[in-house]
Amino acid sequence: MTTLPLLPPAAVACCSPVTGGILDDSQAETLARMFKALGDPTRVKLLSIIAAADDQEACVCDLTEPVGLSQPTVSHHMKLLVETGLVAREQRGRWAYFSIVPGALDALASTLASSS
Amino acid sequence: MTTLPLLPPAAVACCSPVTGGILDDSQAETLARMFKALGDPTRVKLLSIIAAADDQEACVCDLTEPVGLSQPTVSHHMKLLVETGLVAREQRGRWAYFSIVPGALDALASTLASSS
DNA sequence: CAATGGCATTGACGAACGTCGATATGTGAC
DNA sequence: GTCACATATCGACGTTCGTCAATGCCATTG
Repeated sequence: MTTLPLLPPAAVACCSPVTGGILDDSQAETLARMFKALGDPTRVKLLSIIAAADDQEACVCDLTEPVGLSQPTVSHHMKLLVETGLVAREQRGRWAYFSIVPGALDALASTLASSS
Repeated sequence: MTTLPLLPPAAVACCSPVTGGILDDSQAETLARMFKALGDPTRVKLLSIIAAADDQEACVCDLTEPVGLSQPTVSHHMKLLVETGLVAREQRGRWAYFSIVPGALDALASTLASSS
């Protein structure tokens, strides 16, 4: 079995490549929606914090202090990242743990690749 | 006249990788600024049109009709793409030719790569 | 049960964005 | 120089965005 063990969600085919022909409105909108999620310094930093965490996950309480914003604001950003499929949310007890969806960023990166 | 003397800057090392440790405010802002430029469906489509052109370049007159927007609006978007370093502008006669900066998208893609 | 703590939602505000029409700038043709 | 054309800039408009304080919801603890 040569198939990958897990993570089929956004990993393989998330969007059409930017440089692979003229995109129609739907494709352009889908891609732009993903990039827009990364178009805010706070969200970029949140992603980097989660990625740098020991177990690759973090709760809101771990995120508010590093970014210096209120809890509702951080919660708002995380919701947006979850909705775009870049981040996964898992409730464990009273805490909500956020983690970067495996392959999601790579899938986005592949839409920017020129050839290889 | 394009005010850009040369442009190797964004090609090689444009930004710090998202998943390569906690980004500071400056790094996050730089990255977000690039992604924000791709965070609009019109600009994504403009890029795809330029990339799909025969000689990898296009003037505003080639772009207004495909995106269905006014000339000032297209000009505005192109200015933004040029300012972020994703697109180069070259004036030839009465026309301004826009082309995707070689390596710019790849540099951005590399900031999203996890490892493999 | 009530109390506590973590997070989401709401409503509001100013700032930034996308779009347009009108106009300015600049280039080549006559 | 004058005209026509391609593009950029300006000013204005409605919409979206990022942020916060206040509040609500849910799970755990006593």
